[in-house]
Amino acid sequence: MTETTPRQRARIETEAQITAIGNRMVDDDGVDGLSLRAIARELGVVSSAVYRYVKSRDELLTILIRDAFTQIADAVDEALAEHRSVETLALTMLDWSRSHPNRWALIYGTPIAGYEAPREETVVPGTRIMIALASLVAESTTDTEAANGAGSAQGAQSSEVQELSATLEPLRRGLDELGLDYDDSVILETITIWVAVIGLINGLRFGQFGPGFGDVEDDLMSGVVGRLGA
Amino acid sequence: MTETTPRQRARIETEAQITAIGNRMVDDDGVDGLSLRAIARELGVVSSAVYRYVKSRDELLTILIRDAFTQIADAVDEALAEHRSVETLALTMLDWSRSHPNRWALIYGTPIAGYEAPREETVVPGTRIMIALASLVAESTTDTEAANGAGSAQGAQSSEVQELSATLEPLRRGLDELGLDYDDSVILETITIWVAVIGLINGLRFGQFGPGFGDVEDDLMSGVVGRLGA
DNA sequence: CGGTAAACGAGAGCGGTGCTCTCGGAATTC
DNA sequence: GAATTCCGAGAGCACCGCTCTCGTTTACCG
Repeated sequence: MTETTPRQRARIETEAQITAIGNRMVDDDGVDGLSLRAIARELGVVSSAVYRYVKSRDELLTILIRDAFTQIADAVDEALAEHRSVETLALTMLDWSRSHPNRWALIYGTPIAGYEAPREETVVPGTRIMIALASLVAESTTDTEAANGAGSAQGAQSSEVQELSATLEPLRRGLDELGLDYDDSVILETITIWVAVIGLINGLRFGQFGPGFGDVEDDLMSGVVGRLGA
Repeated sequence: MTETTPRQRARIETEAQITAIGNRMVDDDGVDGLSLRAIARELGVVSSAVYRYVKSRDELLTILIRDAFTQIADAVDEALAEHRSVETLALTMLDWSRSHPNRWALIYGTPIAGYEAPREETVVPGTRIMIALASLVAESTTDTEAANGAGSAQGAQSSEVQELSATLEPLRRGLDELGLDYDDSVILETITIWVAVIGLINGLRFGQFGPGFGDVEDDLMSGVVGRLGA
């Protein structure tokens, strides 16, 4: 059974080559540098032949996006297995963004114009890290529950969170589907840390803070995560 | 003196038309929808004629980017004149991003491939909001200095901030050039709020949290800003 | 074993892009 | 009035995604 004909093996090989070349092109020149014609040239084949393996540029994009999400989530999981902390998660993401800036932009930057990622293909790998963060936050708030209320000077936090309950509904629904059930305070905390981490990495990668960083990125990330009390 | 010939007036008019059409194209179809050929068609002119007014697509991009930075900074200034608070700043940015999602992506999203914004043209309008945020943070920390240390449970914040002094150097230099001099704690606080606000807006605009928000964006932003203690 | 069907590569072609160059006419300057 | 600058038209180059047809090779199946 499951014998592979030469043709099948060749097809798998070609598909792997196409995604590998595609990944390299994104790494080198960003998503705009991804060209099916150029891939064809590199394969030593006429341009139309590539369409035997990939329906369209968008389909290739979906493959590369799912790849990237999986890669960074794997990196985070591996690092967390070593040491479970929000800082580890943040620094691992930052490090991955440094090694693959264009792939980072592919998944966390501006969506590609005219392209809509098929949710069923990309949602699962795309949410792995955020789910890991939520569980980290849930753990730490259980540990030091008393320290939680100290952040707000007015002591109005609990009522604030209550007001937010309806606001957080969409996200809670998403977590529910995965069998996760967290407090509103945990969800809000998770979102806050998440957007700060992504925002900082984007700012660094996209050069919005000007030049001059580079060797102190990690310290800055640690500072921000520390300031967030995580 | 300063007489304007018909030709000069016509040129100014045409330049204004080009940037207006360009802005509309970005609004409609994102930066990838910006096409000099399409602008030429809309002007009822052959494509090469546009190059009499704009050296290249990149030059037009620079104009549009500076425009967008100026617009959003004006909106924030106006709102802050009404009510000075970090929340006002954040909600105004969020609101502007909602009205001009593609222009938002133009300035705070992935940098355009192969395009480098000339710093002398875009830095000044691009940093106005962050400077306003820094002054807001400075004001509020002077008001309630005691509440500042409560965020960290270990009480290690002051030494943490000291460690960061070198890390924050690049940003402090930027502020120095503008004649501003803030504490490290103020700078770190400013960065933290900044990246969280930008990160949240990007997440909402770029659809990274999935659908289902829309009418509760403002509440979510208020929640995050509140959680940050601002 | 031989016929049929599927997979595949080549090539031409369509419409789109940014950008360059040349040419002739019109407006401005001297 | 002449010289200079400005400006639109048009052709052309190299790229892109994508489609269609055509001949060949491979796989399957009675």
